[in-house]
Amino acid sequence: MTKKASVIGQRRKAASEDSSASYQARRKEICEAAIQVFHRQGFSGASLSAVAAELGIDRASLYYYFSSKDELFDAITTSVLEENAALARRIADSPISPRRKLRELVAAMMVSYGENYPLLYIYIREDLRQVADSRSDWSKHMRGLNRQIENAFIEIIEQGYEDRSLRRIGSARMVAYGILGMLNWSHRWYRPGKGESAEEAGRTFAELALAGLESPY
Amino acid sequence: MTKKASVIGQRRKAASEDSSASYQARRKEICEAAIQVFHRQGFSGASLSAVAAELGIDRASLYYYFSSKDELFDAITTSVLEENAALARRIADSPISPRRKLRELVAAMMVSYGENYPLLYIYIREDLRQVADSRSDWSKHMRGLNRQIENAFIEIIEQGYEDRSLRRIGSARMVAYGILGMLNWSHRWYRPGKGESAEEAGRTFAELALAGLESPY
DNA sequence: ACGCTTTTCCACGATACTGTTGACAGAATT
DNA sequence: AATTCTGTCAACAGTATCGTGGAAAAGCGT
Repeated sequence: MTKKASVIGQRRKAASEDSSASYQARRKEICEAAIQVFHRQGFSGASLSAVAAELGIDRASLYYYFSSKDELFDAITTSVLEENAALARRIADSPISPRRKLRELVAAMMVSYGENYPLLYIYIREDLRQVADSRSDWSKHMRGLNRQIENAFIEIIEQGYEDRSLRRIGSARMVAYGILGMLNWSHRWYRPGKGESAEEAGRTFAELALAGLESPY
Repeated sequence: MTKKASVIGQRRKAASEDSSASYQARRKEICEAAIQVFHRQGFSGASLSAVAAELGIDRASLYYYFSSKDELFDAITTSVLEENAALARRIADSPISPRRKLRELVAAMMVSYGENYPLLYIYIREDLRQVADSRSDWSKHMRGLNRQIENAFIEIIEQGYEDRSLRRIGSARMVAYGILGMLNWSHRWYRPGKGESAEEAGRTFAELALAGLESPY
């Protein structure tokens, strides 16, 4: 649904887009502010007024940099999620044992959530199935990235099932969802600098999923 | 913020409240419809118009049964969550081993999610920390129930740590969050009649958390 | 100091939602 | 048959939001 140069504002933006100077820097500033606001109020619950207020500027000024709330959201989330999906693929395809792959992937995901805090959580909270049709192209892309991560987990578990290094305690899909649940649910409790670090959480979750809680005695 | 009998509508409702007839039945119908709509669009994303449309009635008619969107939400969620919290308490206080407690609690929670589908998921999706101050009393109550469930898990794990039936792989709080994450994240993928049943999922998650994936060889 | 460009703001129209009001139709009651 | 009760509806006011237009302000190059 890209507008075909709707008179002004859009044209200004287009003009500033190619020859980018401090324009990109300001864009980034706005993104940072938006990340904070979206994290506090959720994407759908947050208004552009709130984002503008966070920076102490007028709401209309935002439209000089982003044509809509959706574009702002995309600019924020897309790149990081792409990185994350690539990371998952890389670990899944690496030539180590399924056990180690799983351990590393769990840890890496949690660390990524911590390092990019709170960016990925904003994305995680959004349920892509409910995104309006108007953004279905973008939504499909994002869902694809999501699926890549899911599939990385599923593949690893299936490999482990096949070489018998992992016990078959349920369908690979279900186990993968469980592990992803541990990781993704962290958006409700993880706060950097409070409680365990992301590394610690990642290690704990990896240990929980792989070795379990039961002691051998 | 309870209104003090705002003329009409409220008075009618008050009049119909004590002597309940088919009034309660219709209330339930509205609840059922609201559950569907809230599940599709999320609570904050859903409008009362949508709920009314689901039933093919006028939006204003809803106000004959519920004074606000919030009251509707409360009517839907409170009782079930209270039951769930009580269930968690009961299992945590039962005189069986921590291992069995954990297994049963995990399974019971997942089954409850399935049986009450999709009601509990509507609640899970709401992040209570972001509820407006206007409902802070209700919000506190609900957070309390949530905490009861959390604490049930934490206590069980700590018991297991102390009697050494569970390995100390991380703080009890962190492990509890991991398990709750597995369970709660099911709101993103669980659909009754599709894929694994809630019972199966519960068993798988309990096995995953307790015995882990790694095979002994 | 003067133009020109970049950036910001004030004001507007459009839309959507909430909660309320007073009136209306059918059933129940008298 | 008249009247109350129950449930419904169309319409209104109030608020919040989004995206746009045009004008003001700030930079900066000469």
